[in-house]
Amino acid sequence: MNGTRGGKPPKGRPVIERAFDLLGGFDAEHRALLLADLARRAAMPRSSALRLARQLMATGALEQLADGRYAVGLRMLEIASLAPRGHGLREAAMPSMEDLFHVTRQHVLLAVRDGAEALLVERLSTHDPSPVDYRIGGRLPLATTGVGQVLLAFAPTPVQEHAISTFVPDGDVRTADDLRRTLAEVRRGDFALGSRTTMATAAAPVRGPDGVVAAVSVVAPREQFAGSAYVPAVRAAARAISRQLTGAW
Amino acid sequence: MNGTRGGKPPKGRPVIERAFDLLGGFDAEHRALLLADLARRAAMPRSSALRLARQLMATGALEQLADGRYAVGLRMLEIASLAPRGHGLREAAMPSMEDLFHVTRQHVLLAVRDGAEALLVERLSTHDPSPVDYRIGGRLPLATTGVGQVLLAFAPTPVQEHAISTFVPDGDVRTADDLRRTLAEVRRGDFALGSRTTMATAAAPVRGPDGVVAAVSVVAPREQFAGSAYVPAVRAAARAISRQLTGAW
DNA sequence: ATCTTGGGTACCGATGAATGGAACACGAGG
DNA sequence: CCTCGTGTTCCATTCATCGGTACCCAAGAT
Repeated sequence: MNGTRGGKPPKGRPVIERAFDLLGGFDAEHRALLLADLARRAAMPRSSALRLARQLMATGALEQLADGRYAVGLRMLEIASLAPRGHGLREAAMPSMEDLFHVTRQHVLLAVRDGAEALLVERLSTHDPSPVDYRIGGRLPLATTGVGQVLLAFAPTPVQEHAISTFVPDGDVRTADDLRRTLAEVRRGDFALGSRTTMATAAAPVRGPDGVVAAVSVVAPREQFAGSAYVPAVRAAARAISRQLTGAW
Repeated sequence: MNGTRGGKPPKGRPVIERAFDLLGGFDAEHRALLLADLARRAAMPRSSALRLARQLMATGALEQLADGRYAVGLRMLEIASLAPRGHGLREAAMPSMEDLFHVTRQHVLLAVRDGAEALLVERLSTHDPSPVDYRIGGRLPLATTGVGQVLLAFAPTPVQEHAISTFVPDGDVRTADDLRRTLAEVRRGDFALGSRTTMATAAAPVRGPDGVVAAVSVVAPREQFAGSAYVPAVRAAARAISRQLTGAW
């Protein structure tokens, strides 16, 4: 007796988390996945993945392409567009970012802090962009990017401590003391300047009613980078966005 | 006997759908909601809403503001940014949309079809925009907007039938025959022209490997609208985007 | 000071939705 | 013919889910 059918040792993970585990299987290089891949990446049985995937499709969070592969659905965009720190912020920022973009004709970034990382909310680039691998919705390190340093400099102390003790050296930030000094300078001057091997950046903080909520930056190839011109432009844009924010936040 | 504790008549709605019901409570005018509002809008008990909300927060899909209200979280943006028909399309389209925006200095829209509606994927506007209530992530009718008509003209027949039989008159589309004629013209000329009370628009189809996948348009106040200039510009932009798409889709 | 209203939260018994292993159909290679 | 890997259905078991009840608290109203 006992057919070995059925059984349930799901380790007690709530359904919702498992569903988002499934959605978390997608990344920039894998925007369309087979059901089997989805299951593998979320480390769950195929039958479970299928059931969840169908429910997610019913809500529109997941779509099925012509070839049967799955992809993130438009419902996700529809809901995400209402995130105050996402598109909400973006709406207020876009006009000023456009201006900054016109003037500099270089990459313009807008990022917010999410835990110990920065999340890219918007990016403007020209037709044939010098390759930045920064993607909207992608994550950036706090310690070694312009926007990241701005966000970090005005973050709560524990966040700073954590970042200082765990960062990986890159560009002109080589030691923990480098980083500490950099953050102090950012706070003093209200902007960040930095460079890596081929690219350089200038960033400035965007403030809401309760302090720094985001950071804008210009990123350009090192040899085209005009710091003395970009810094005031970026700071002006950041202030313009901040002004928008205090109105409609 | 029996304490009336417990019980479970959830009418059989899967957890995932209920979770998205909760998220669906947000809209453009309500980007931050109390738990009680969330529960009311999703028509579920407060205790259930609390449980679901906590799980959604654990995944980052939901955030809690300083005042305790709930809002859509960054995780949603992170995942949504991987939607092929959302940000995926957007990435390919942005440079050309920028160009179109520079030339016309009017609203530039990018939309895809989702069922019987159009969904706005991107919108560029100037600082002090003439008021269009179109929002990124928002939905537009197919029958009475420029992008909508383009998407509809190349949609499967059943979709067209449905739209023709249920549309609500607006602007220069007054009868079902108006609409039928308009769609035929769109197919013939490969663009749409339309006007409402105060605004006018020119739209053109964006094609992927398997036909029309999106539509671009310029929207301007009627008195500023230069159709003869906008139509070629919009069509050129649409073709440029289409070219991008066949490469990296 | 007392009542009322409406938030948020904790508790917990009952139960049905969720679960995943087994088994099947299909197509592509080998 | 036999793998291999895919998507899919089925279903016995069971644990996560459910929501009523109850509680605390702050803000108004009485």
